[in-house]
Amino acid sequence: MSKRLTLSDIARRAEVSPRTVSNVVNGYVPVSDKLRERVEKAVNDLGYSPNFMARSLRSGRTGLIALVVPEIDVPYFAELARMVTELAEPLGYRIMIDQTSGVDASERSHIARATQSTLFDGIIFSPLQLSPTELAEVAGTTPFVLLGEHSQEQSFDHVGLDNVAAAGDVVAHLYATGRRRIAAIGQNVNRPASTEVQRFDGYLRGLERHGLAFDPTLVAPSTSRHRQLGYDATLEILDKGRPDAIFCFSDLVAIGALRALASRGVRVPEEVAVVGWDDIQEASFSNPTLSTIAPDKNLLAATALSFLVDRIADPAIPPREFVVPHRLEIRQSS
Amino acid sequence: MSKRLTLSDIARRAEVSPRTVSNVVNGYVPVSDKLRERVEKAVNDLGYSPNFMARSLRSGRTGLIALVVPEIDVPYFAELARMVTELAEPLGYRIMIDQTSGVDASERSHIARATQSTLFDGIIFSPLQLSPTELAEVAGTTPFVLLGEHSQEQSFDHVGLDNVAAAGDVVAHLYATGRRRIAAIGQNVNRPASTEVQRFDGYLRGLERHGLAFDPTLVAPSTSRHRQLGYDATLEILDKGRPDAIFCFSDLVAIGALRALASRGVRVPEEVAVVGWDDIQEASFSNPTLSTIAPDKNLLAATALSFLVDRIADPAIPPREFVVPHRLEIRQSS
DNA sequence: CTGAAAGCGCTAACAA
DNA sequence: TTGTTAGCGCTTTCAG
Repeated sequence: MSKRLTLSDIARRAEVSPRTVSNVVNGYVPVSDKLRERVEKAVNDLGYSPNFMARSLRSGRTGLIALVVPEIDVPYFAELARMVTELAEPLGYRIMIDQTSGVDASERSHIARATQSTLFDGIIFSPLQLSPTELAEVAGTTPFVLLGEHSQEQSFDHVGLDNVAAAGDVVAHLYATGRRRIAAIGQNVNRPASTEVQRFDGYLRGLERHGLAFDPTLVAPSTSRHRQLGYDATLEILDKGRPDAIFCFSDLVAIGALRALASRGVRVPEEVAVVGWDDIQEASFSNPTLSTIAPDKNLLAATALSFLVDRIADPAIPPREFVVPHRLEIRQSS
Repeated sequence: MSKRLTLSDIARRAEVSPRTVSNVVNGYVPVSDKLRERVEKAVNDLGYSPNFMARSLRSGRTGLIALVVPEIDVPYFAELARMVTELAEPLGYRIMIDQTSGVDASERSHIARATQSTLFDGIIFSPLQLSPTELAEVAGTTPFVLLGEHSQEQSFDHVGLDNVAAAGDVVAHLYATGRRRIAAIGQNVNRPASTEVQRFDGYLRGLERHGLAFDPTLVAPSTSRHRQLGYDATLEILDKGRPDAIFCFSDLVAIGALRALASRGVRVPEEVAVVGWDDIQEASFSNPTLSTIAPDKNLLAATALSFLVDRIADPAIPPREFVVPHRLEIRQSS
């Protein structure tokens, strides 16, 4: 390959100034048709494309938004990524997905790097471990919005669900369909402000509202959001409690639960009902199909993006909070 | 936030030249301990982080590798992305995931942009529509490797499977377990060099090898790799053929097939066996669990990355080809 | 081992 | 409407 072409190569070829080439390429200022044509011809003839770095260094913007998620092979994040990417395109932004692997230190360093580097115009961050307070400590100057995690202190833009209410909806549904021993998988005692704690809170309040006693043998904590956790936890609960329903705080965990129940020959929903959370695509195709809390993921993505775009335009606006509606999608498993 | 700090701010503060700060930050040249300390102190005190654009513009490298995939919410790609990301970190590269949405025009423009922009040091590209020939037409100068797709002409680095052999393995397995009416879902007649066509070829050869007649009522084409396709195609085949096995060219399609069979009350594997392809995590947790062709995805990712790193170092080396081993993972569905 | 100075390719004041 | 020119912040010859 020969040397990279520059703006001035084009300018020379088209016999205009670099300024004019820049204007044509960016479509900024009205350029006379004659010159525009000459420039466009030169660009095509020579096969010129602008240098991203130089342009960004000079203009101070990149057109890039980072989506920082724990694990892209968790379908919930993958689906979100898909939506955000598609919504960003018409806004003139490209989405780059950045995986933290959900480990505390790694999440911290990823967000630090992303907010300090000048690579991104903005960031959409879905934290797993980091609390808003910890986040504030490491964050640089790049604007970002928080996804999912409930920010106690309203210091950042934030889009999430009403986790407590949604969990209550699940309990109400299970109660209404005759379930009295409702297990819950996914509590996370280590992170006070986490969505998991909120969901567990909603579960407890739901039990109370329906006069059901809390039974610790029906509860398993969350060490991950993966299928295997649901599988293991379900076997455990099956042995020590005697659930007639299992409420999982994520669909992936619920899928693991379905597998565990099948392996034990327990019929779903006849003997045990299962409800998940997230409404990932997989939930519509499992056997049996999975009842789940379905957040409006598209609205989630769109709102996060719109908050971010606004903040990029004016970093000084006060932080906003938006609670995305959800519905309980009832399928075969309950 | 105040103005961004620059190298020379640090230099002034530490009372050294910009050159020395650069050396310290990059750890290039041996710097005296005394100066290093002064510089590091200044960096920490002021909270300096280098400007990515300026650095990349000057040095000509970014440390960024793009992973260009059709749809990140297809688990196969998500799992691959996870692996590539983790393998790249120790090599000093960050992976940015770029989704094309698998549409022809979009795939073309994404790869054109990615290879022409100076943003990435290299690209790993998993094409869905683009043939190597078409690819050659739009590609810029950024080095890239191809994933999955079989490149007819050996003009690019390429890592893939032996699709024909693997498909043959599936047919052999089904035949050995007594299946005689083996359906296949996922053929793609529109793209001669696609993996789908290779798999179908392997299927045909497998039938022949075992003396089974080809029956067009047992075949459904691939318009996508999604679950819904598997669902629809299975119902269709169930109606017109009378399969005792369904071979799906992707796990996602197989998951859809399982759902369709369950909805019709067809028992798997007693009445109909199902085999998929990819060994995504979901395949270990479906009901029943799914038999599948399991490529060594980690080796796939590692080889692609290593090919790419070599090519970045020396763009002139001849293109290489690597065929990743696979195994047939037999689970409950067959 | 460190300093001075040039320049990566582009955009945007400022002029004309 | 177009040309001239000065940097964006960094790395890197070239001297010292």
